[in-house]
Amino acid sequence: MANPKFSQDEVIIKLMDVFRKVGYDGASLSELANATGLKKASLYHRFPGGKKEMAEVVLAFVDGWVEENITRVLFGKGSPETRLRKVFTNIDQLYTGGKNPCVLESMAAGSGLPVFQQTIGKSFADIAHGFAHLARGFGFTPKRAEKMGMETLIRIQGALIVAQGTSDLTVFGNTIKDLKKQFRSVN
Amino acid sequence: MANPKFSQDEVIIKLMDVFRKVGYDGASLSELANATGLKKASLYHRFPGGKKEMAEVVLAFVDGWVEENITRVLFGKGSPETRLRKVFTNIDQLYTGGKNPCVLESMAAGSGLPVFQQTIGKSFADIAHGFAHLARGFGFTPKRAEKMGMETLIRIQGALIVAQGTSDLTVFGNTIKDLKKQFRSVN
DNA sequence: GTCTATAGCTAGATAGAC
DNA sequence: GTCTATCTAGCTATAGAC
Repeated sequence: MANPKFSQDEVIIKLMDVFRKVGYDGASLSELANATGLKKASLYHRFPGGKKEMAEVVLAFVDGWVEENITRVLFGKGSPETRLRKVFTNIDQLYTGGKNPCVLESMAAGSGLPVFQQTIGKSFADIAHGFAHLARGFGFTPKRAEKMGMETLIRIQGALIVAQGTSDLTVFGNTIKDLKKQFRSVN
Repeated sequence: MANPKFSQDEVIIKLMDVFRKVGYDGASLSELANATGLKKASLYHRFPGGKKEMAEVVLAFVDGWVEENITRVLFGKGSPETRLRKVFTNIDQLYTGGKNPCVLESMAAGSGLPVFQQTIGKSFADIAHGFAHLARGFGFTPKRAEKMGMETLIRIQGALIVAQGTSDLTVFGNTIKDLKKQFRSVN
């Protein structure tokens, strides 16, 4: 426990930044070491399971982030409009307006360790359920609301992919705007 | 030119299947060799540029597929309804109902060679423009049609991501159904 | 055009000093 | 907890026979 150079959260966030940029297979230990400012052996001290464990910890961290900044907000107090704004602000920060890919997506591919898929699936489901709850708050029928929750998740993920693929960031911003409008358009 | 074991297209398709499953970084030459039924040296004979060239050729092949099975159909003869059906049938075959990830997406990440991004961006743009044209055919205003083209691309890509991430294939089928309905819902 | 064999390197991972 | 040094396995890529 003697005097760590960086807090565990600092390290995890650096790892996350690498994984989300180059994916699981694309991330080499040298690059991960470089990014964190620690040497390879030090990374192994913190994550005895090696790269696989680093990925798991990162995904767990992301799941926690989703829990706190998306799910809890969507199910929390405040008017639907307030929660809507807050959540989309958080999402926009997470993806920096479409510049950053989604870690969950980046790590889903590759030497697809099934362990990853489980955590990723849970985070995705949480997001969809959260938005479904929000839609109900706005007055949509339960059935329609559930559809909107899933559709919101799909469009966010799709917008990130297309924004990256076409190098056109406005795609992401426009999608967010549309989604907001849709929640407010209960009839 | 002496008696190749497999046609170039056969080889390319096998390569594509690997890349789309594990991504560019995740695809090792051994795996690519295995999948094609050729030895590593033979792959280098066909693709002197190595893995990078294989990826480029695969992406070019995919772009050709998009050109033929999406763009040409969407801009072709026949009623909008006919073209709509045909194109979504083709797309469903390409992704086998959501089971297969999109090669373009799988290869966008990783040691992101910028060359890839260009081809990927072109294919994406072609798809969006094609669907925009279809929407105009259905009677949507040019402005609304352009939005629908982009949104269709986004929702297809997003649905693939979410279907994979949650291991729930119905997500993809439902999205396709919704998209069809939306094109037909001109008011 | 395809193969066997191998070069040269970097990957992920460990040992042990401080 | 972090480091330097090192191991082995696998990687991409090449040489040269058939």
